[in-house]
Amino acid sequence: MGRSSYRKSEASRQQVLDAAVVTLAARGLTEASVKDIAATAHMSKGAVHYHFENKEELYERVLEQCWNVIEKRGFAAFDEPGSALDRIHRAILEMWAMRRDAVPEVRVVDEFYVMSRQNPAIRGALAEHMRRTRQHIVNIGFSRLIELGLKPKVSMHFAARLLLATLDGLSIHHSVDPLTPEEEGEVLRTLDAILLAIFEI
Amino acid sequence: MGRSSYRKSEASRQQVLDAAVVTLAARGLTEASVKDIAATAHMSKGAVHYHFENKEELYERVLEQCWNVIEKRGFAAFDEPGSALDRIHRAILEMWAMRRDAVPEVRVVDEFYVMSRQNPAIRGALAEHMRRTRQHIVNIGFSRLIELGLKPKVSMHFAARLLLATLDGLSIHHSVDPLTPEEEGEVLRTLDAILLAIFEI
Amino acid sequence: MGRSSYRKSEASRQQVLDAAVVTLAARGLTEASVKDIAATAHMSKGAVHYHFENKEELYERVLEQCWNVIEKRGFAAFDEPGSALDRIHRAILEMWAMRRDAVPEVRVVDEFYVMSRQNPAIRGALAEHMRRTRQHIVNIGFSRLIELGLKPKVSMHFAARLLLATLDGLSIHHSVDPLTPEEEGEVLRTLDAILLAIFEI
Amino acid sequence: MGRSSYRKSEASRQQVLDAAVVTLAARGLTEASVKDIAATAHMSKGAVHYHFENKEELYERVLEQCWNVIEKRGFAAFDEPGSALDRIHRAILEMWAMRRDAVPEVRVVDEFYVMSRQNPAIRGALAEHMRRTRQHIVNIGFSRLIELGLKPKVSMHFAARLLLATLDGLSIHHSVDPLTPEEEGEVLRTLDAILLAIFEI
DNA sequence: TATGAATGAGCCTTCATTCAT
DNA sequence: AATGAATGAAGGCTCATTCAT
Repeated sequence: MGRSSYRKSEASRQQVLDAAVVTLAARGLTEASVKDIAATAHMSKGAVHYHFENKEELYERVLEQCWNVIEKRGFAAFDEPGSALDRIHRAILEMWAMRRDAVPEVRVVDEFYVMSRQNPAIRGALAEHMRRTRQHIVNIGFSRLIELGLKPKVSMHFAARLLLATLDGLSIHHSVDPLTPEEEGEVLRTLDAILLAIFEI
Repeated sequence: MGRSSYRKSEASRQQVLDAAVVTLAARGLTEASVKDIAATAHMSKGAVHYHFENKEELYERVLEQCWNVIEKRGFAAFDEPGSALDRIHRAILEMWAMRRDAVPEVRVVDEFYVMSRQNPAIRGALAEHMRRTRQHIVNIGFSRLIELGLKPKVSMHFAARLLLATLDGLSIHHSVDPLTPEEEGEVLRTLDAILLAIFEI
Repeated sequence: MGRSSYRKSEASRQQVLDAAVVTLAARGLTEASVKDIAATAHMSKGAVHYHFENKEELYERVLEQCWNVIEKRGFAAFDEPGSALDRIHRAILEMWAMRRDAVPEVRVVDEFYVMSRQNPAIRGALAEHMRRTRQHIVNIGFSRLIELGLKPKVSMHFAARLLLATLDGLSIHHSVDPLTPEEEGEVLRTLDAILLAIFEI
Repeated sequence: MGRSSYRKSEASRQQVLDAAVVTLAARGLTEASVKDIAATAHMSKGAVHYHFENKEELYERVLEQCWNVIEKRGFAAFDEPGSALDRIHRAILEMWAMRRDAVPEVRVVDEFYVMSRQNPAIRGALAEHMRRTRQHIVNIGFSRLIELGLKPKVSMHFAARLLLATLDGLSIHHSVDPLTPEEEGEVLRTLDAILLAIFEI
């Protein structure tokens, strides 16, 4: 009983979280109400507040979940076998694909970037996530390039930031004024060129 | 008489607009209320609605104003005398400076990018502005590089998009997780390197 | 000058009054705003308040004007030559016609009936108008019937009230749930029958 | 539990409805605010919106309730034992009594008549109610008179309309310019005379 | 664990009215 | 005589949150 109700509660909580991601992506972070989220989760408003004390707390958990989903997909692509360059290439492709397709998690994180300006807790969490991801990219990605003899022109940490910022910038621009199919084809080629320009031979 | 009244009204309207930019930048697009804006403008709520029928209409005018301010500063930097490369370099520096310093207009436009997802009118206006600015950059900036014998590896239109997206991406990341002084020093060098990588010799 | 500007002012005032009748009839007494009325009169809101200190005062003048128009039409029909019965018949027809066609003045007065419950000044004015009109009907209409040898079963004052109340009741019901053409044909025949029933031979 | 909550809600909803009838009758349909109604119901404004999505929806429910109360009282009087003529007489008396005493429901319905001109939903509902009530009167009232050998001079449906219109007209006139006690005494006698004039022997 | 009832603060908007010109 | 700018109160409504059950 303790066990099963724990499980049930845990499942409900996740159900709310999943509904929140979908709803926040669809309606916008500030437009979506607790009621909307509850409706998507097929629950009552009260239930949402049972699982998350605050809208604030809900936001924080949603951010965490979204970031993890995005990061996981990126690193999963990297983890597939292949040469270092191939793997990096594949990871970038995956990171771009999520943004190009505007998966809910990306939409939500984009909104958090902006919301974070008014919300120190979100900003803190987001900054922490960003730092960690950049470090990850440096540690397990860029370091391979160096092992291959490439010499970065800029600090690797900044290179990671630039990569992510460019992806997010393209993501946001794409959501407002979509890339044409031709432009889409150019994205990856260009990102590769940029990477090579930064890690010059 | 009619004249001075008219002038007064025009000035008041601009006063509201300026107050709106400041307030929206400080409090956030969705958090700032008409009351806040009115207070910043030292006016009554009613006065704001006298000058702008809607919050919506106010938004559109604010967007217009912000975009114009930003664009004007960028092109003003380009218009100063110098070699083509110098002028482009200077324009990029200026575009970056506005973002690095988070001038109110940039903050507001960043928020509009996100709001535009829920707001077709804003999205339309924004997309139109973006297209026009890219075209401008191509026409009066990149075309000079071609005259100098440089050969773009990607379509110039996409190159312009990439430039702006990267700047906006850096802007947003910077607002969440500020660049270190060292990183700030690397921004321009890197943007130059990227430009050269795209317009290869 | 004094003369011509006086005339001008007088004309403007009447212009506002006419616009008010039309607008109040079309939009409803409580929905129509001063702005609406001013727009219909092709004037500024300020002008309306220049001519009428209050919305209240405007209402009172509008009521007066509407009542006069309606009363005048009724008595004009009565004043045409003919036998006493003919003239009464014609007056009733005219009173009904205005209501059936929902001329603006009737619509407005109908609304004043209801508004008067919350508004003593309007109620007083309206009651006074009603009394006077009933007395008029008795004096110049019903008295002829008595001269003809008809004997009223009820007080003539009440008979006048009943006539007007029935007309107004039909008017209001008609505005909600319109009479069919067949019913329209029955109205006058029935009103005649009622009159005869009251003034029995 | 669920049960008692549900019951509580149902009771609260009715409490709001009752408060609305009283408040709308006292303050007028367009003057009474949601706040007023909430105060009368000893509830918060939010509670009113919890039970009724709209002021509009509240209006519709109020109209329904008022009409039902009025209709029920009329037909209850008719349902008491007695001869057909007695029962009709009694019903008319009751219908008049409610109007003479200006019970809240009558006041509110009178206001709805006027509001319905600007409000299609209300007009539709009201027209439907009116038609049904007329039909009722014809079916269970007037048809008895015919069985007694009376021959109507006008269509029975129109006779029903005339009866109700006359009552409502008297009601409205009475609310503006009250009947004298003598006049009050004449109302029923006159209505009877009219009925006989219409259903002649 | 979960719900539904209820609250109260705050928001955008409308509008009659005032006033300088 | 007339206007346009500006005000401030009030209104309907939304929403996160609380709480008894």
